[in-house]
Amino acid sequence: MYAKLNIIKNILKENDLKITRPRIEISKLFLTNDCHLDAEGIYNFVKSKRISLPTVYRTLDVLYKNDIIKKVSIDNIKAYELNLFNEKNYHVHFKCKICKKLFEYDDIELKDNIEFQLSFVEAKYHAKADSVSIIMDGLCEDCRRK
Amino acid sequence: MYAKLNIIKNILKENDLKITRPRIEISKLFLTNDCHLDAEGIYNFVKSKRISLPTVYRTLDVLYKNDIIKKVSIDNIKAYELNLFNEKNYHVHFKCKICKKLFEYDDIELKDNIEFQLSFVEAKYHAKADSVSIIMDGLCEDCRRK
DNA sequence: CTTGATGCAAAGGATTTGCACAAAT
DNA sequence: ATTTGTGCAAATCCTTTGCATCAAG
Repeated sequence: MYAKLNIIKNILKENDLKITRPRIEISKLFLTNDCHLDAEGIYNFVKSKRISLPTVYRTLDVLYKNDIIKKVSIDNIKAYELNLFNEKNYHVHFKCKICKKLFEYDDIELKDNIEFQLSFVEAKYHAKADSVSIIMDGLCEDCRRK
Repeated sequence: MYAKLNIIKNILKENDLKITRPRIEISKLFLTNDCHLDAEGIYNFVKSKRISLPTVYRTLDVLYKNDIIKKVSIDNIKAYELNLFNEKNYHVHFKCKICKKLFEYDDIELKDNIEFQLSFVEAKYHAKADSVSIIMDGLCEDCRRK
């Protein structure tokens, strides 16, 4: 984890950004929780460490602009997740219509299929993508049973 | 278009919702513009017809809860698009990092591949999806050339 | 020491709500 | 006639900004 944190510190340095307590704390949060986090959730984790909500937003913006984290937005959920070190540059999210839970489905087989898809779409539209999110809406296993 | 509008009216009736001018006007907007629309954009279309912004939001909510439209949210873009009558229950959006434009890529080949993918994921996670959005982030054709 | 980042309070923008009135069934 | 929806204004929520202070390089 500290090796990864050092890489983040280097990215900040290279971009003339200072290594500050809020930036370290929030980066550590993303490194230890491999899932989507929103501004308020992050604030709940760090407010005890004298980090304000505006700073959370400003830090998220810095990390986002430096490709350390990426935005995930589904319906009215606005969250961020780690982008750097994420070998899979794709994410599959499933939003349940009933319980409103957001699941993350990641696996190798899917990844391969999606990469193939990606290259096809890129060629066709002459665009270049560096991340793909697949968002499915429907009923999750539990809600189907009820 | 009026046949489709009647179907929407029937859905509203079946759910004890009244057929009102704002609901008709906003439904017509989705039927005539097969693309993503946001609350403010819709309001610009209908404000001349004495329809207020809160009513736009309330109407979008009614149409959404009755599966007539679906939400599309990418980064800070929050939009809606027609869900009913949409044979393709999938959408491929491409968000350009530079110009921030949102493109829509739809074609039959993609659809087939994605449907295959879908059935695979559903089986694996015992979930049932009724719509899929694929969101790609990267550089669009124009911005790659610059 | 210089520059950039932070906390606080306040502003801003988007969305929602209370309430009296209007429209639909 | 009754119920539901609407417009208006105001409230709320989330996010951003101004500014004086503080910390990093």
